[in-house]
Order: sequence, then C-alpha cells, then structure tokens
Amino acid sequence: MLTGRKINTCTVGLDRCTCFESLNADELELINSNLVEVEFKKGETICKQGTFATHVMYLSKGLTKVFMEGQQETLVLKIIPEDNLIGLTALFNETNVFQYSVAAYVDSLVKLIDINVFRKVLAQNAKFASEIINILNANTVQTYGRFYCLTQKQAYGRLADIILCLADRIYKEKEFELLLSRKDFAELSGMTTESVIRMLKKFKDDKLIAINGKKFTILKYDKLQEISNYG
Amino acid sequence: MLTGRKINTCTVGLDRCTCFESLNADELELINSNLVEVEFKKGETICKQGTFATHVMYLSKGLTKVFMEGQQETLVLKIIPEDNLIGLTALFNETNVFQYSVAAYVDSLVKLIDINVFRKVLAQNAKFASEIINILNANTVQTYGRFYCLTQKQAYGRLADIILCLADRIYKEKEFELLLSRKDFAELSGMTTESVIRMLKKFKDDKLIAINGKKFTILKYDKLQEISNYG
DNA sequence: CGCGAGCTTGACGTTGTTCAACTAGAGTGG
DNA sequence: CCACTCTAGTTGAACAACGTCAAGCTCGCG
Repeated sequence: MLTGRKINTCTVGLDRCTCFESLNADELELINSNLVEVEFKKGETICKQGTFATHVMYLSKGLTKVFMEGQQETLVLKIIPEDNLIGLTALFNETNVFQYSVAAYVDSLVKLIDINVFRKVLAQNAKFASEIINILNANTVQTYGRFYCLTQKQAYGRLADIILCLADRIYKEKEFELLLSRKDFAELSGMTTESVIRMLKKFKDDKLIAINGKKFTILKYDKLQEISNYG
Repeated sequence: MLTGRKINTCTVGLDRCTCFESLNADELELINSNLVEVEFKKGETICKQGTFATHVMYLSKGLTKVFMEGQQETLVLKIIPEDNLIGLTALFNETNVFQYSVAAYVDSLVKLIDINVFRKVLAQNAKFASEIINILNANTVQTYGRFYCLTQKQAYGRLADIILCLADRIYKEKEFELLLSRKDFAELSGMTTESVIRMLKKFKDDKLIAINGKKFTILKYDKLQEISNYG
C-alpha cells in the first residue's frame, strides 16, 4: 500500500536550499572568494556528462534539467528550480566525472563553487555536512518518486503528474506559460512528442485543462490528480 | 553520447562499505553498544514503506531488495548485497518515514543501529559524514543508471543487463544458482513473469545462456553485453 | 498418489511508438 | 508587402513490444 503522500513524478529538489546558513563567517568568505557567477542562455549546456567535475554549482536564477544521455535516448532525471545546488553527486566519487548533463530550460544564473573548497568546508563542518546529507536524501527520495512514476504509471498518468508538478512546484499557479517546447515537455514526461500532443488534446477535449499555445490552465485539478494516482 | 562506462541496471550499492573505519574508539563503542543484530528469513520484510524510521541498518549477511510499493505495482529500486548500509535515506528527512520497503531475498543478518546515535556521530565527525556522503552519492549514481535502463532500454536489453549484473557483481561467477523465483526475477527486470520466461527462452535458444532450472550459465558474455548496450 | 505453487506456453489486446504527411507561424530577403 | 523557408506543432495509419488472460505442465511434498 501507498503511504499517505502520493508518489509523483515531480523531481524538483528542495524548495530552496538553506545549507549555507550553517557556515561561519570564515567558511562563507572562503566559499564566496572562490566563486564565479556565470550566465547561461536558454538551451545551453551547464555541465556535460562525462566531463571532469571541477565545481559544485548553485542555481541562483532560472530553471534547469538534469539528464542522462545514451546512444539516442535521453532521460530527464530531475528538474532543478532556483536556489538549489547542482552537481553534488560529483562531490565524492571514484571517477570525479559528471554522470549526467545539465541544461538550462530558460536563461539562468549559476554560481560555480570550487569543488575542493566545497570539500574542505564539508570536512571541517559536520553541521554543514549534515545539511548536505539532508539535501542528498531529499533528492534521492524525489528521484525514487520519479523513477516509480516513469516505470509504473502509464502515459496519461505521467502527463497529468507533470502538469500538476509544474503548476504546484514550479509556477505555483493553476495557470502558467509553459516555457518548454513540446519536445522538451515530451522528454520530461518520458514519451514522444506525438504522444504528448495527442494526450494533451485528450485532456483538453475532456475539459481538464485549457491550452492556448503555450498557456496552460488547469480546470479540473482533482480529476488530474486522480488520473495521476490511478496510473 | 555515452561516457566510457556503460550504463547498466545493476544497482547494488558499493562493493562493501568502509565508512566505519573513520570512527574513533569512542564512536565505535557508542555505535556498538546501541546495536542489535537480527536475523531475517528469506522473503521477510526488513523494513516497511511508510513506517517510522528508528534505525539505520547494516546488512552483514544476505541479499535484499529495496522497493517501492504502489497500489498494485511494485518497483525494485536496488538490490543490496552483504556489507552495505540500508536506510540511509531516512536519516534526515522531514517525515522520518521510510519511503520504501526492504525485503530479504535470502536468509539475512541485519545490524540495527539506533538512528539518533548514528546522527550524533555524524554531527560530530565530519570525516565520517563525508564517507556517508560518498556512499549516498555512489548509490545515487547507481540508481540513475538503473533508472535509465528501466525507462530507456527495452526488455531484452534489461534482461541481459540483469543477468550480467548478477554474474559480475553478486555471484561473481559466470555460472550461478539464481536464488530468486521467476516472479522476483521479473520484478527485478521490470517486466512480467511471462515475458521474462519467454525472453530467457529466446536467450537459451540463441545459445547465449544455458538454463537448468535455477542454474544459469553465461555462454556468450559479449553478445549479452551487446544486447544490453543496444537496448 | 494427488495436490498445489511455481513455471511455461499460446492467443490476443493495448499502449504507445514510428513514419510520413500536413499546417501554422516566425523570420528573411527581394 | 509578399513569396520562401524553416522549425515547431499536429494529425492519421500502421506497427511493435509487452502485458493480460487462460490453460496446461512439473515437481516437490504431504
């Protein structure tokens, strides 16, 4: 049986990351003096699967996707909204290589923190380390949820899921301007562009949502929720 | 493009966990004096999704699966072999509740470590915390791999994958006695029992593997690898 | 010897993909 | 201001991969 909270596809990390609050002045200074802020345009790659990880990143503005690239298929692991850390997984691992790529869905601002500085602070501040463990665990739980959805739910359920997720956790409005192309949207829900379009149309015909170009409006939240739960 | 290492379904955590080596005598003593060892029979539930997490567990003997239970579907997140920690995800999270269940594939021995004691040691020993972060990250990377496989590869690829994984990482032999039922095996490869059987038969007919009841022998490792990569 | 759980097989259905064609809108250059 | 192109979006028909269902089989065990 399911636990109280429903499993959903929505993998967006924490609402915002507060871990830096446990650093003392010196540590903050150390981090800040080894930090560069970089702007990425919509669509640009922020980090590339297989490259050497030299920085931990903090997304101060924008929206990004974390994804794995295979021969032809790509899998979106999660989406990361503002005020979250990116690339923690590369912190400690044998290879020091990014296991995934990150790309900007919209114009984004990223702070690059030297990975060794980050490690140093981790090694000397157990409170901070605990916070990081906290973040990693929250991420893992989210990923498990998405994993479940993408493998066990069928397409209508996944689509309903993603729509609710975007409304609830990204835009925080029942009506929103989807910044993604149909292709990106399809990738995110783990299906083909054609399928997304057909299913969106079905939702539209059934009056569950209204679509006007890129503008989405959720009309029957409960019904979508039901579809998402049912599978 | 894929990075050098192939993505595979094999989610088995670290080969063995060495994190306790970074504890000092007092800390070890603290952990050990708050530790109970429990035996679980094959099939028994070690921890249940939705219950309150009171312990971190260490699997000293056996083989277990970590899985999420939905309405009817269940998803195996990973399998955990001997000498690995279980339930780290529950360490810090708002709800303190297990997001997944764990069950024994075979008779297993589990050490239960009081979660608060574990937290205490974490908070005072940054080196230990780093080790734990290391483990969490290794787990995450493994899970991402499995996530990719289960969503992007088709059934033959997944099956080939699992067989190779069991041979390489669990049994460490090209010939092994599968301890799982066909049903468990199907669940692990993310398909139905019937499909597993049909596909195993195909592999057998193609002389890629030999099957004798529960005994599996890999005949053409390279070919299986190819199928696993291709999808 | 007979029972039952797990295993195996076949026929059939469903879901979602693939492929190919068509449309609409956004820029571009004459 | 109008072709012209290019890309994203949309639609339909055919198809493939797996799942479902129902039936039979096997083997260990009482």
